[in-house]
Amino acid sequence: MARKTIDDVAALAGVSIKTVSRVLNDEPSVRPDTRGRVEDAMAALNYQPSLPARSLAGRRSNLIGLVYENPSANYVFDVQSGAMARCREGKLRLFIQSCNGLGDQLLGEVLAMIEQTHVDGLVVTPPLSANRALIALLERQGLPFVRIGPDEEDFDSPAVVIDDEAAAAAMTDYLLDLGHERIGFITGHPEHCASHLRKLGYRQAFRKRGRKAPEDLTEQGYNTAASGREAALLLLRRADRPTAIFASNDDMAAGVVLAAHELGLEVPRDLSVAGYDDTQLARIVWPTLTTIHQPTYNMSHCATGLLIDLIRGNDVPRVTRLDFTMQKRGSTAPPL
Amino acid sequence: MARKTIDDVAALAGVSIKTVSRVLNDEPSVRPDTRGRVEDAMAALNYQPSLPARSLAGRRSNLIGLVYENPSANYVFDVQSGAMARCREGKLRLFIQSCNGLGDQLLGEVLAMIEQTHVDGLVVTPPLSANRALIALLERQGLPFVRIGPDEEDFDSPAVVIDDEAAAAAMTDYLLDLGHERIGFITGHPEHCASHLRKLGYRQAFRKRGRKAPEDLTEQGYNTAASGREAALLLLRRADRPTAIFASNDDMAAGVVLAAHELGLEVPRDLSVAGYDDTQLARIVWPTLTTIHQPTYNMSHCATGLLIDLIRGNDVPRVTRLDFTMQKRGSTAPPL
DNA sequence: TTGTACGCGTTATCAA
DNA sequence: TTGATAACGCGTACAA
Repeated sequence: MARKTIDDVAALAGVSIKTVSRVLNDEPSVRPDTRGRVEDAMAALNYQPSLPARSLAGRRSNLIGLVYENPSANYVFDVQSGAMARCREGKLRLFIQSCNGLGDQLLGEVLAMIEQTHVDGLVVTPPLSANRALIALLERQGLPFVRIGPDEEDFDSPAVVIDDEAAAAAMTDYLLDLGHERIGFITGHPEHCASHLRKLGYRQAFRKRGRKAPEDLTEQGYNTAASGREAALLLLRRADRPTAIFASNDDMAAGVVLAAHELGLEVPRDLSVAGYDDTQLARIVWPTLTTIHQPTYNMSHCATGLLIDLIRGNDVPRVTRLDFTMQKRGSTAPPL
Repeated sequence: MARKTIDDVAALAGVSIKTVSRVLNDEPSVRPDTRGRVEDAMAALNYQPSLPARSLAGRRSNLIGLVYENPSANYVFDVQSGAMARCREGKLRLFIQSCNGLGDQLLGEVLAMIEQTHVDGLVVTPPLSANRALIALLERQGLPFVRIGPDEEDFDSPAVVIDDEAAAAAMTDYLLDLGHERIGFITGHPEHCASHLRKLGYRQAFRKRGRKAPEDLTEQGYNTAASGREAALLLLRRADRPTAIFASNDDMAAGVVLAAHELGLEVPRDLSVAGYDDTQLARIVWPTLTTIHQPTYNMSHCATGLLIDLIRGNDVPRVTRLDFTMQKRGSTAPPL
């Protein structure tokens, strides 16, 4: 069961290995019938080109890297799925790397991965996509990369985003339209790039109506259900507790629902809860969560596509903005 | 910013590339001071060995593959984390591949991945670990692999499991001890290897008490929250509805809670709900789920460790059984 | 204990 | 449009 090589294919097709290589790489200058013979031979032998050999010899590895550092299983899963699907379409492989560590250790880890694996480019997900040191490093390396969801657009590298500020404003608008005034807000992880923008959107919705957001009803969360619960307990134990809470992601929103139940409050009768992201979770908890649908899969699919373009030397737009949508579900209602 | 090679290190350390190679591969026959000089040189140059070059030249790629085909984000996340952590400890890289497709297409995909990437071995997760065609194929290939959680032990390849039957029996016992008699059961995905064993455990608990499980209270689920909800609706709309439902995983259990709410039943007052797996979800939904803690991370970590041993030519046990634990939480109580 | 020479399977260069 | 041959960076076999 020895590995089939390009030589086997060349011999069977009656051409040189270089011609096989040309077919493999979709180079134009091959006569159609030659190409056909080669393709037949590849199929007959079930030939699989060696990725290591290709990366060693060529200047491309046909490998794309995906780096993340994210505690949300649902988010990571969606991002991976989108990137994998796009790689499959482009006949590339995806190398997935979870990153730990702080500061230089993180940078070293990413750099080591790049050098060891020879990836042709990188898809960088939040919160890494907002890590200035990392982005600066990657730009210095000259390795193509595309960022998903960064808030800062002060780098030259392309990014795929949604308008987090507008989305958060839309959700706040919705709550205001329902008649809520005391709307609490739970901020996302301070290092997570979108957190700041979502807070701005919340404020903006009030301002547009000539009102001021009740800043004292904001608590810090860290994107986990546990942190959402803690934050909600602080808000809900106040005498003047909010009638609605807008959490910056679904996990935290689920934590808010938990806290409400613990305090004997019924959602949405006594408290409306809104989330953000529309992960699997939003349809699993009771009541199902009103949330912002962030097209995570599509963003990742799109970012990977842009990266492939970039690697092939094509120009790509610096910012690609995908649409969000409001998902109105069971966790929101007018106040009593 | 040209890539540093083994030659650069050799030159700086004043040795031959072969000696550098020896240090890289932890070969014993290197004098300590020589080794030190080489290590210093590697550090000074921040040398990163090329994975492709190593796999091409040697008979090992230092790459391990992880294959899955699983709709549960939480499960996949845990499995990936465990495998990655173990790879990091062993200074190996992990190549993650999500598989689609049926029958031969699936086999072809896995085979292509193996041949293209040159992985040294494979960690195979459920439900692939119970796919007889795939396992047979891998054994024929002679590629080392370790399976996670298969129910059938009729292959020679090593597996890491928990005693699903005993765990399901323990959970059923707990419900019986609470005083429940009409305990519904939602079966897991028929292709998922553990589903059968969990059902057996449920039956066994009744039998141990000289009773018979109420077989008419069993519905088929497919491991998703939606399927759990559907199954629960069927059970709960009966005149003689169960007072407790044991779902074969947490996602389905969350679906049961959803269905209960829809029908105006309160959990656990009107209905006890038990899950299985103890994913993040179990602590996020309200009420928090009583469930079986399946050490997914540890199982994956362990399986990856066994695989590394296997690759290095060491013997490993054919079956490694890890402990489960009961997590008693808010979703279960005595019947009214 | 260390080093030399070769080959792994592919792409790049240049010639035909 | 095609082919011969030299890389790519490292491990292996064997020699010193």
